[in-house]
Amino acid sequence: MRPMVILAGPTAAGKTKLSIKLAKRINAVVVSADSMQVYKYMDIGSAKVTKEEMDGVPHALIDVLDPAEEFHVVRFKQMAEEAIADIYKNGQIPIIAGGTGFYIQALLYDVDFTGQESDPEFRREMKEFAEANGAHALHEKLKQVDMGSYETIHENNIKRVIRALEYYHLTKTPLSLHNETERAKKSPYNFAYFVLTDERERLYERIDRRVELMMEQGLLQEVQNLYDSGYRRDMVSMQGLGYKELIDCIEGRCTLEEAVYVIKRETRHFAKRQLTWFKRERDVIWLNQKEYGYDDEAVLDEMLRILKEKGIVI
RNA sequence: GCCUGGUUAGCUCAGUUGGUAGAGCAGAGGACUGAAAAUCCUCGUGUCUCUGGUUCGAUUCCGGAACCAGGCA
Repeated sequence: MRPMVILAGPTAAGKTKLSIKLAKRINAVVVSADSMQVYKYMDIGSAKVTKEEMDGVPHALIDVLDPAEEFHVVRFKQMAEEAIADIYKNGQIPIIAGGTGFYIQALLYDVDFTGQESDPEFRREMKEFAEANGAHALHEKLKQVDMGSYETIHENNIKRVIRALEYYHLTKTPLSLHNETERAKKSPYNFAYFVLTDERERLYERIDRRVELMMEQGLLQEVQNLYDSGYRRDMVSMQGLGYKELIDCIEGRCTLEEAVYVIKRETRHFAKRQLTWFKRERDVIWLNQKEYGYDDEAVLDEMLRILKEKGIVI
C-alpha cells in the first residue's frame, strides 16, 4: 500500500512549522489540505506558508486558484490525487497537512463523488422554496425521498437539506444510503494520521495573538485590495475567517474594532469545531504538545518512531 | 458635602405587584460524505453588594453602609 502521512489539527496549533521539519527528515512533499491557502492573494488572513518557511520543501495546493473560483471537496480530492501521483513517481512520501478534516477524510478513505454532478439551478430553486415556505416545509420534502437523511439532518440546516434533495434529484437514490456504504470503506493507503494539538486555553491565546499579528501585518489592506479587485462576500474564498468580517467592516456594517473581536471569537469557535471533528475520526494519533514539553524535536521523534513502526519510512 | 440613578451568571443587562430568578454574548458538548475557515443542534444555581428592620417569608418594601456613574456646590 502507498504510504501517506497526515498532519492535521486545529488552527494555530503549529502544523505548518512541524510539517516542514518532518518533510525535511523523511524527504517528503507537503500537500496542503486547507480550503483557504489554495487561493492566491490571500496570504495574511489564511496564514499561508511563506517561501522562506518552506525552506526548499515543495508544497502542492498552495497559491493556485483565483479567489473567484470555487473550491470544494471534490476539487480538492482531484487535485490532491494528482499531486500525490507525482510524488510517488519521484519516490517520495506525501505529507497531507492542514486543518480541513472533511477534505482529509475524502482523500484518505477515497470517498466516491463520481457520477454526482451538482445542479446550481436546482439548488437555487430549493433555496427560494425555503425562503418562501420555511425550513420546515423544505425538510418535509426529504421525507418522501430519503428517510435516512430526513431523520439525521436538522430542518434548520438548510444547506445540507438542499444537498440531500439535490443528490436524490440527480441520482434517484438516497444520499443516506450512499453515505452508509462510503463510511464503511477502508483506506487504500498505509497511513499515519497525526493530530497536533495543545491545551485549549493556550490554543485560544495563540489564536488571539495571531489575529492581532495579522492585523499588524496588514490584513485590512489585503482584504481591501481583494475588495477593490471585485471579490465579494458571496464567493467561497471570501467566506474565510478574517475576510468576511473585514468585508463587513469595509462595507460599513461594523467598526474595525468589532470586526477584530468577531474574527478572534469565530476563529476560536472554528478551532473547537475542528477538534470535535478529529475526536470522532477513527485512527487518529493525538499529539498534545504539552505532553512533549513543547519541544518540536520530541514530537518529531515520536512521529518518526510511529512511521517506522507502520513501515511508512524505513 | 448634597441630590439623582445604579449595584442580579465570566461580561452586558431583563425581572420578580414580597414566595430565592432569566436573556444575549462568552464558555462547554455534539453533528457533518460536492459551500466545511461553511452550515446546523444541545447545555443557564448565581452569598440577586453588605447590614439592620417590617413580614410566616425579602433579591424584591423601609433604614443605614460601601462602591460606581452623572448633576449641584
